[in-house]
Amino acid sequence: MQHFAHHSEENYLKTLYKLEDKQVKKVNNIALSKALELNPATVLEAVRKMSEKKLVTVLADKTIQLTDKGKKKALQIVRRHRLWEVFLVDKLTYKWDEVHHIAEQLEHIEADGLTERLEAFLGNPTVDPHGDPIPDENGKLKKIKTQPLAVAPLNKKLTIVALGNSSDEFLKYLNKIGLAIGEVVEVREVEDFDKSVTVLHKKSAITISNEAANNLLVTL
Amino acid sequence: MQHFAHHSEENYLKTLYKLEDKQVKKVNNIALSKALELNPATVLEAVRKMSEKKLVTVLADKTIQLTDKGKKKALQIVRRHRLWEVFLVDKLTYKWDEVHHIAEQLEHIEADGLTERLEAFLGNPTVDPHGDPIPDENGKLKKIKTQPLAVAPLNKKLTIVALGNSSDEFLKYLNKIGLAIGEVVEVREVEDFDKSVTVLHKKSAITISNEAANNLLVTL
DNA sequence: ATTTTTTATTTGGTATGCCAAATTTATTGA
DNA sequence: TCAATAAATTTGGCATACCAAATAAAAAAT
Repeated sequence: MQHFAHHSEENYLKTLYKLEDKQVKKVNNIALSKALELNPATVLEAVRKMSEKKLVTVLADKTIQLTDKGKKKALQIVRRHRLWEVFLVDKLTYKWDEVHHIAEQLEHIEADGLTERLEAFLGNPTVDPHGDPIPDENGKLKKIKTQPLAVAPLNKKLTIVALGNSSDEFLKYLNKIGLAIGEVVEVREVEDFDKSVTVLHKKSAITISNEAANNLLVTL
Repeated sequence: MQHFAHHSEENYLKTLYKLEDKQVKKVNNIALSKALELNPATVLEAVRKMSEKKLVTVLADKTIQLTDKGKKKALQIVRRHRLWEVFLVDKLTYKWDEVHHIAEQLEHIEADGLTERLEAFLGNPTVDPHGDPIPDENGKLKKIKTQPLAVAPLNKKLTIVALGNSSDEFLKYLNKIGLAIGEVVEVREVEDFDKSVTVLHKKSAITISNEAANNLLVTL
């Protein structure tokens, strides 16, 4: 019995969803392979199988696209992932930058009603600890309106509500400089030269690069 | 990358532990295969590999035995399993008979400090919802306090954990009526007249004498 | 002491999910 | 246009974890 066959497929779908969501560009085999850190041959084969199952479509230009069915499945996994992250942070006192890889395992657990019970137990949270919205049981996402800190108005209180990038490196960096989802900052200056941003946070000034500021999404 | 390679081994160890614990008889390849519902060839191969890793020993008479190392690993899995069961019942309001197969998946999640945090979050429970003790982080099991079935509370699930009398006659009698260590019963009635006890066991009622009930030690 | 039955073991095979290396097929830049 | 580069695809392989069926060995029963 191969209990865990679905893990792999779920990872493909989830990654595909994330890439499409970021809409950096068309998602092709190479892009997906890189995102999954797998060999292109492996990914090609998997895409073929998912295509047979009508989870993805391969367009004429080789772009790999989730079908509605695939997207729905992907959103269910995203939903589980984010709910488990809330659990780990709120209930097990993990720090928000420690939970990703644990949630990657928990998201694949299958059980009747588990997700719904977990959600209720957590008090029906709408966002995960990184500020990303939690899809509902039908896979619907409430879009949160945000703007990158890099283009936010000066001298206005802004709450960090989400991240444009949840890489380990970025999370660790934020931790180091004391920023996190929920923190309130105020833009004081944007340097003409390199567009680095100086913000006031808890009465002290912090200067961050434009790249960092672009990945801090704040309230509109 | 084969993230889940350990699942299988963990299942072998856990099952082996359970069989040894029940001490029904010597655990051989057939017994283990049956318990795991796997083909003997599959199990034989797995046992060979675990033997190479010094997790099990195969005795001259083909009995498969956990080494100390193997037992410690097995107890860690049992520990995780039971803690997750507590979580599912206490926090997610599952019923005690619904949680086993969910815990079977959760028990394989690997993460630094997860088990300890979960334990603390649950309030350091000492038994799972089936009344089975939860091993501590070193794999030590606390002896369970027991009570004779004759004086146990009504309508509560009780696991038979020990016998007050191990005479051949008593064992044979238990065998005949289908009771054994590990079996779960629920006291329905204690007859005023002769203190005989009627218990529910696997959906059917059994009436046993007071003397028998006094020799069946159940979870407190 | 044989036969029967049970258990252990071997052999050959399957499916999944992965990879490296070779090849074909675009794409693109000069 | 045409060589260089990049992407897609094919091929052959590997490891894990399983199985069925054949055979060997051991145990039990007659």
